[in-house]
Order: sequence, then structure tokens, then C-alpha cells
Amino acid sequence: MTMPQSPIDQKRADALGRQVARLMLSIDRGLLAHQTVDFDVTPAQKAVLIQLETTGNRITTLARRLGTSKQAASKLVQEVEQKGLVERIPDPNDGRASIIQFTAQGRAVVEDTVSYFEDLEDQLAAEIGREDLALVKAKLKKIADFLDPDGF
Amino acid sequence: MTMPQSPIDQKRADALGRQVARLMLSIDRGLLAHQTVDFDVTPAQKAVLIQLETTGNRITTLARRLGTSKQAASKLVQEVEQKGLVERIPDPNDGRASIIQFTAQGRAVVEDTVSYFEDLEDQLAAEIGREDLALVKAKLKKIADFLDPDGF
DNA sequence: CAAATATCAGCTCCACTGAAATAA
DNA sequence: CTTATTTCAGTGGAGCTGATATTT
Repeated sequence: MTMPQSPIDQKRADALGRQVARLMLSIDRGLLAHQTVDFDVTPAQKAVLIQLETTGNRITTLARRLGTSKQAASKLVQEVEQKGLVERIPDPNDGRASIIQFTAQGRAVVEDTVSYFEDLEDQLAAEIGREDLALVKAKLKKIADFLDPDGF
Repeated sequence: MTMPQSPIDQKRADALGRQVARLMLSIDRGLLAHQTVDFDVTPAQKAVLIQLETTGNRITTLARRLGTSKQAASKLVQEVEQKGLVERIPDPNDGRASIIQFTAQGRAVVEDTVSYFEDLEDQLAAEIGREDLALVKAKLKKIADFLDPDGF
């Protein structure tokens, strides 16, 4: 793993972006390994589940948050619906619109994911210390808010 | 931005993964905005440029690092080659193999990216303090090494 | 001849878009 | 007429497998 590197490659390896990308990949793989059932969702479908609030959202809202067209969002919701994770219910206040909601199964996946992150953070607290982890989380949030004030 | 949320949505929003994902997106967008020239590389092509060392690599090495088949890697290299960012030179020690190297233009892109990260880290140091940034970077590296010992 | 390197050809899935239809 | 949504048709990205050429 530790090979001789050119100075510029060393800089590239040490860059903040590299560590963040590695972390992202690890978190993703860890989550996949944690799921007892294989839900077999594509990355875009997963993004829908991430952006969907447990209180329910409209297609238009999802499309805006996903940064895609309503058509694409609609199709992705359809796919996730067929997997039994969400359902559409007619909006009682607007006959044209529908509300996308988690099914009981979908909500269970969300709760499972939350518990994964709680476990992960426990592990990391054991590794680097609870105070340092809290500090890292706080600073990451501050950085993310600074770089992306309107972010999700 | 601050809307009433269900407790579980609050937990989801606060999870480490969320902050890391936001950061990842911001870094990506910032890099795109920083590039004066539009190189118009696809995400997969960008992954090639990230994994390629300035000392040059073989297709087989790239394929392993990218986690794809050699065929897929070969195709991506071809595409990036057509954009003038890398070139193939025959391996002097192995007539079967070739070495993928950055062209002068490709190397300029790498150096530009490194300078982007240096600027970004200066900005972040101004925002959260140089010591805290150093600590965050060190802890992130430790976390990444812990979760992904064989990582890139 | 067997193994390694790389490429070519053909195929599939995914994600997205624009245009058009429907309903409120 | 505008808004929300869905369906249809098409596009490009990204990956795979199988077959082939070349060199070691």
C-alpha cells in the first residue's frame, strides 16, 4: 500500500477530497453489507429513498431535490413502488397531485439505515474517541453549510 | 431551510453520511466551477484521471483500481486519450503492455486540481480555523484507513 | 503451447430528456 | 389557461461477455 510516489501524487493522495471520497465509498459498502435483505435498488432509486421524507413528498418536490426532471423522478418512484418500498396516495387537497409515502417495509428500511449509522458512529467513537468524533461531525457540518448553504 | 421535521427525518439529516455526501457534492461542484476550460469528462473518465498516477500505469492496474474489467478500462482510456489528456506509450520492458501517461495538457489538469484543493483548504482553514481543519483531515484519514485499509 | 496484455464487437441496463396526453 | 403528473420514444453513459491478435 505504501509505494514510492511522485510529490504531486502524494499531494493528490493527501487532498481532503480523497479522504472524503474514500469515506463515502466505505460508508456505502458498509451500509450494503449491513442490509440483511437485498433490496437491490439502483443508485438513483436509493437517492429517491434518501430524499423522501417520512412525512411524504410530491413528485415535483422530489424532482427538485434530486436535480432531475419530473419525468425521471416519476419513473424512479414507480420503480421503487414496484419494490414495495413506497406508495402513492392521492393528495386530499389537490386531485392532480399525489403524495409519495413510505410503506411499512420502506419505513423499516429507513429505520434500519438510521440504526446502521448509529452503530457506525459508535464504532468510530471507539476508534478515535467520542469527543473527537463529535468535533469532526460538528466541523463537517459547518464546512458543508459553508460550501452548500441551500443543500439537502 | 429549517422546516419542521419528524424525529426520524431529523436523525437522517444529522447522520454522518449525510454530511459527507453534502461535502462530496460541494467539492465536486466547486471543482467544476474552478475549471476554466470545460474538459467535458464523464464521471467514469474522471475516475480514470483520479486513479492514474503521474508516473504512468498499465491498463490492468487501472482496471483493478477502478473496479472494472480491463475492457471497460481500456475503453475509458481511449476516450480520455481522444480528449488529449493521456497517451499510451509502449512498455519498453514488456512488448505486450503499454503505459498510460498524462500528456502535458493532462498534467496541467492534475496540477490545476491540486491547486484547487489547496485553495479550498485555505478557505476552510479561514472558516473553521487551521488547527481544527488539520484535526478534521487527520481524523478523516484515520477513519478512512480504519474502514477501508486497502483503499486507494 | 500456455499465460498475459490489450482491443474489438455486440449487448444490456440505467438515467435522463423532450414531446405529448390527461386530469384538476 | 396553468399546474401536476404520466406515458412514449429516443439518447448517451457505463458496464459486461466472448472472440481475437500479439507478445512472453
